[in-house]
Parts: sequence; structure tokens; C-alpha cells
Amino acid sequence: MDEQTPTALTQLPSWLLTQSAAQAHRIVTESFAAGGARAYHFRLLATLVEFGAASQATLGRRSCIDRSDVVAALNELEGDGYVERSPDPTDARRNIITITTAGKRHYKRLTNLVGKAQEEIFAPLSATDRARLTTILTKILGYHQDL
Amino acid sequence: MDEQTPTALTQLPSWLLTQSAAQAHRIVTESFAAGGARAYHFRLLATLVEFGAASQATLGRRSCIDRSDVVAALNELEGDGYVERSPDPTDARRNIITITTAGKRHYKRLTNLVGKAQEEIFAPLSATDRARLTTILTKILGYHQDL
DNA sequence: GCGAATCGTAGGTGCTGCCAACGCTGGGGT
DNA sequence: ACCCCAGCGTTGGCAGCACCTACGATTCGC
Repeated sequence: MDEQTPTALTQLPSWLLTQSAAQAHRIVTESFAAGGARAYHFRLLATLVEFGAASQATLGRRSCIDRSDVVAALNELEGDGYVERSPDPTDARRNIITITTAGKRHYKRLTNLVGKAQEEIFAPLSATDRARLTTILTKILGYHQDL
Repeated sequence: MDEQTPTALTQLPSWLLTQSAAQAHRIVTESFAAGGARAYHFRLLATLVEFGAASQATLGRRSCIDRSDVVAALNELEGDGYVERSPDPTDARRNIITITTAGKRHYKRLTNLVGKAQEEIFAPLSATDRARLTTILTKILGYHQDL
């Protein structure tokens, strides 16, 4: 009753965006935590599954993760046996990252988890709303990065 | 050409949401930085302007900021003379936070900055899209917190 | 061949959102 | 009147995401 959010925030699009993203992030993080993972892992695995083995730099570019952060995430994935690092024979600067079968299994698990999280996050939305939201957000992303 | 984002992410609503929120956050942060502030400051000032003086706990509840984070942000605002802390005469546990005239001026400045940031963030959207986005995000927020 | 660019890696920064603990104070129940 | 609980401000800490710099090693373009 007494505790209301100011309309200066409530009507500010960027606040609505970051705030609902925070909710989404919280729910997704919890879901991933149940699988012992975090968002970076999922993003990297998805990139590997979809485009196949690649260097760390390429991986980072495709999944929009800074290459220094890719290092840490891959260390964790490699430690769990989900991914393998091998030197590129054609270019001694690069590593070739390969997803293992355990990694693919893990990715599938994470896909399920993140799918359930979608249900939870977007529960109050109709199918039309969801489609619109996806369209609009895609526009925003396409404008701000070269998607 | 070679560097594409996997559709597993591109078609994942929560990824679109957090990713565009990250863009928005980046732009807003830059704008605020030009005014020597950050989002927490704006949120607290907005709450003070809209609802008047209040205790730190109430302030935190209204602006959705953890009370421990309110302390730090208020320290900074107080250090710049935008806000005043005084003990509540009716309850020795609380402080009463009051916005100063300099604080109101600062808030106005920040409002301008954040307004320009909106233009930049949502540039590719039509008026209809913006209205829809606001509606949809409000639904999400209303569902996940007691807005 | 040489300078520029790329790669992996190591470190660090900032903002956001949390949580635990503490000492103090106020209020409710008995 | 007392005790216990709840609320408050504060400190300190943690994790995740995103970003940046610098470095040695390597490769590429001219």
C-alpha cells in the first residue's frame, strides 16, 4: 500500500526492460544451477552444437562473449569433460574446441531446463504477446549489434 | 558471415530479453556516467521526488533495491549534497532521507540523460512497437513482483 | 622481412542483485 | 514490567555478466 514503485520508473521503457530481464536472469540462473551450469556454458555449448568445433575467439564472437570470459567458461566445461581443447594444426595461435558426447548430453539437459524457465518467466503472456515480444526484441538486438 | 549467433539463442525469449537489456544497460550507464551517476542514484532520487522523504528501508522497498545497497548509494548521494540523512524523531531506528534542491536539480539532469538514452535504445521501434513493448513488459513485471 | 593483426591467457573493474550477521530500537504479548 | 520478536541501518561478502588492458606467441599482409 505504502510501498509503490514511482511512475518515473514504471513508465520508463529501459527500466521495464532491465527489470524484467533481471527477473528472467534470476529464474534462468536458478534453473541452470540445478544442472550445475550458468548462462555462459549454455551459450557456448549451443554455439558448438549448432556450428561445430571452432577456435575460442570464433566461439566468443558467435556467442557474444568476451574472449577473456570464454577462457574461464571453457576451463569449467573442460574440467567437467563437456568440451575438449586441442591445438589447431594449421594455426599455432588457436585452440580447436570440440564438444564431447557428454557435452551434448549436458546441453540437452540444459535445453530442457531453460525451456521450463521460459514457461515460468513468460507465464502471464498470451501467444500473441510472446510472438510480439520476440519480434520487438529481435529488432532491438539487430539494431544494436550486427546480429 | 562466419560469425553468427546460434538460433538456439536467437529464438530463446529469455536470451533476447537479457541481451537487449544488456544493451539498454550499457547505453543507460554511459548516459548516467556523463552525469556522474548510476542507475541506483536515479532510482532513489525518483522515489524521493515522487513520494517524498522516507526511511532507507521504505526507499529500498519502493525502488526495489536491497537495503544494504541503499546504504552505499545514499552515501554517495549524500556526499554530493543531493540528499540529507536525519534521524527519525519518532523512531530511533530509522533515518529520514530528504532530497535537497541540488538533488532535485540533479534528478532533472538525469531525467534528461535517461530520456535521450531511450531514444537511442528504442530507435528502431515504431510508436506501436514501443507501446506494445511497454505493455508486455509491465505484464511480466506485475506477474513476478507485486508491482 | 617486418609491422600489423590475431589468438589465448591473466589480471582487474564496475554494476547489479543477493545474503548473513551485527547492534540497536520499538512494539506486542503475557 | 519483562521478554522476545520484528524492523532498521550498516558492514562485509559473493556470484554473474560485461568490459578492458596487457602480454607473449604466432600468423598474415605488404
